[in-house]
Amino acid sequence: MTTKEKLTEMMAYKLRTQGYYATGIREILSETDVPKGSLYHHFPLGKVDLACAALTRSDDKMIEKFRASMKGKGAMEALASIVEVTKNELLASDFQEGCPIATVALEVSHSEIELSKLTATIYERWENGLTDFLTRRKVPDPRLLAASFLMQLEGAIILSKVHRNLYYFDLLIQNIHNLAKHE
Amino acid sequence: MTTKEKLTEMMAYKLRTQGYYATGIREILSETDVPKGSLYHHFPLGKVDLACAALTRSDDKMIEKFRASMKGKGAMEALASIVEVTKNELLASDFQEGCPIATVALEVSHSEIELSKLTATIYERWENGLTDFLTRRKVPDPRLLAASFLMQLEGAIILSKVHRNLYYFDLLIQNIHNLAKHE
DNA sequence: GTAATATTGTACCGAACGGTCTATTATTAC
DNA sequence: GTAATAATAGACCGTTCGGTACAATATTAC
Repeated sequence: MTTKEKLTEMMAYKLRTQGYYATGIREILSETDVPKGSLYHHFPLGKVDLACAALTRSDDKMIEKFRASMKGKGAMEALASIVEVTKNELLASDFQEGCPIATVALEVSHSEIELSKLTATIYERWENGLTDFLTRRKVPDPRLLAASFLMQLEGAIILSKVHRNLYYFDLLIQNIHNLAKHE
Repeated sequence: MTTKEKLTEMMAYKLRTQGYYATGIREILSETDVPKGSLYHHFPLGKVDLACAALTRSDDKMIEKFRASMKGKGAMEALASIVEVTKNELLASDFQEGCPIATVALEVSHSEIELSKLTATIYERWENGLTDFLTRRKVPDPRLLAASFLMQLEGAIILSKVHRNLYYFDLLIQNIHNLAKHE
């Protein structure tokens, strides 16, 4: 792994576990054993620059992970598999790693416009990707279902993390099934 | 409004718009015109102390607001009124003021245990309060409905804030209606 | 080999961080 | 009135913040 990747991965990890303002560049540097000069060589604009790269990296990984878990599955099974993946990550990290975007999105809403826009773009991409998938699966109202699913997933992540309890994910699965039956 | 209240309200505002780590005590002091001595007189433990008071204050205000909006209404109308209140607050603040707890809850999950526990307690209280209300309204599975509603509300707040778009709240309303019909 | 470029390693910067300390001023109790 | 207490006003502390500057070292191109 290159220096640039090490920095990006570490920042991505910090952003999803504690957010932007709680993370210092010294923290990133010391935990990756990278000198400051290298950071500002690879990311001339500094912290914001690194954070953008980290969010983009998280986005790519999520998209890839979701795509892999959904592959070849029907609409409902695919959604369930996303829930399963998310659930397992939360559990495996002892309820530290939730949504890699949410914390930053909430913190920077009115400062740091660049980061704010990026979080919006990423969420939009997720929703569009999901919509396309559901359209291909001939689900009725794919756009609505995608939005509803993502909304519930975000809520489930927050509450599960806070309560250190996975049962919101089960609720979400149930809701999605009901939603489908109802069409 | 007393000095203590001014500090608490300002901190509550900052916590819900930008979170804990993005908020400095100097920021609180300058925007309230309160000298530092007063802060540490009223909150001897400093920033964490003030943040706890602020979260508790936000909790009280939310509970009160919800209670008022639900009063005398049937179960579904009551839930819809909570959504309406939340929606209006988000809109009135130009999409800055979402959930007063969420940002802090996500930031502090593994540091600042005191704050972390408090956020969990507050969410729990909301869910229990809602469950009790729905139980009194003779809704089937009140516990599940309360959890599902809260989960969706949190998700809707995040995505609406990020996208500066209220349509997730409409989705939530729809979902709740479907959920009810399905019982 | 050598010149050009990419990368690393650190010292240093001013500003802001949260917090302490103490003096002064209001307020209350008697 | 006066003593005790509550509250305010800031100067000051050490630390950390994000960022800059620049020399030293690898790496690449020829």
